[in-house]
Amino acid sequence: MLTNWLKYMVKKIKQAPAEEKILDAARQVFMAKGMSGARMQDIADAAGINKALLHYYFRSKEKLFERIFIDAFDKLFPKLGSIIESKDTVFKKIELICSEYINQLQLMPYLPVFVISEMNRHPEVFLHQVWGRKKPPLKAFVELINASIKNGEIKPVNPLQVLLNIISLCIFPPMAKPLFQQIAGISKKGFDEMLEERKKIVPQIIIQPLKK
Amino acid sequence: MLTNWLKYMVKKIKQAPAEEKILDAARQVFMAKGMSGARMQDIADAAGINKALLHYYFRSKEKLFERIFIDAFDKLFPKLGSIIESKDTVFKKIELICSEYINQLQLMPYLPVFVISEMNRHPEVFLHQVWGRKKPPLKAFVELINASIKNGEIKPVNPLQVLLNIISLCIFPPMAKPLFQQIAGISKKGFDEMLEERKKIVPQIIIQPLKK
DNA sequence: GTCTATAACTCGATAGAC
DNA sequence: GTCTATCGAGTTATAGAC
Repeated sequence: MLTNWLKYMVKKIKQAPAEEKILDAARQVFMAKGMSGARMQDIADAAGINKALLHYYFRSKEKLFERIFIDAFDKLFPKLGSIIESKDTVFKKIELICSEYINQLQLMPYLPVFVISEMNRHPEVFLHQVWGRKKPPLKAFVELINASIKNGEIKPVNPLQVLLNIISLCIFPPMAKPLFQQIAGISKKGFDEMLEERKKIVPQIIIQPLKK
Repeated sequence: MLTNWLKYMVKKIKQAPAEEKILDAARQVFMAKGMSGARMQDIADAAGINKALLHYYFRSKEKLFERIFIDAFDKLFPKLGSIIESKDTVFKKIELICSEYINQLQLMPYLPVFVISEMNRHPEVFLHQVWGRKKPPLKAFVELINASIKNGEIKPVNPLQVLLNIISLCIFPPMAKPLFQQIAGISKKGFDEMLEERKKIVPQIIIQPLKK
């Protein structure tokens, strides 16, 4: 009996690194080229292993993609629980949410466009796998806004519009970096400075219309 | 001599519809599936013609894609000349720009994500074909803001940040429609109503911080 | 678990008849 | 200009040795 357990653990330990390497490689390749642009060979190369091994671990390209896509979808909405539950004012909370969000997205600028474009392209995957899973933590946000309206801290507004404004102002700029650089004729560095400046600008834009 | 001219015109007339049909079909298919996800067969089917004819008109998939991509890139920035050159106040102009932009994007919600994701994936195409072409009409916008600052109509601000805010608040919501519906748990109709409401909200958000 | 070799298939592109 | 038929490169997926 002990030997069986030992065999299992040895298997587990040897197994883990390959699986992790594959997931990291797949994430990178799928994000850069999308589902249909990515090649299993690219992923194998990036993981430093053989093509056949990908199928050993994940059976098919589609299964591997679904795994990566769902992980990405979940990552798109940062954990805001601690900010919302803190003792700060609504205004301070919104300020923290915005700058936290902008910071997160600087680390993964390709995530939003990957999720959105693949969502349009594979509604089946999306509906079957993502629908019905745990929802992102926006309920808490909506309740925060509604409570603040009730106790008179802020003007009456549609919480979903506020949320959509925050998301738009935080997510869009990093994903449009190459586009905006082109049309505005500015350098990468110039754009990064704009993003930095936005950590102050965005909260102001969001908060000002809420003040009485 | 007259016969040659006749032959030429007949050729032209017969040719035009097929070429147009192909371009319409290609636009539709490329936007939905991207360069690597689109199949020449899909495009041929959508155009109601044969696969070989695509190559007759556009030589290769890549050439056809470039044509569609460049057209799309140009369409992403609406002609704002007439609004900017009008006799309205800056505030009225911004209001018109926002609602005009939101209207345009409702008609082509897939355009932005198509342009952005393909731009990330094929920087070569982008640099060779789009770079160096006529720039979108944002120079006029920047000058409008700067002039309004100088003559004291609005507070001093970075015109590019104002532009980025407008673009973010107008472009992102329609392109994130499926995503936002999912996380907010609302219907298509509910989201469309939000978009309608935004034609008033967005200009307010942009204008308020500019007022003295 | 990991590899090599190869089967099975998809898709862009071309040849050639009309 | 438009079609049918087909080639050939490139890809996913599997069989089978180690």
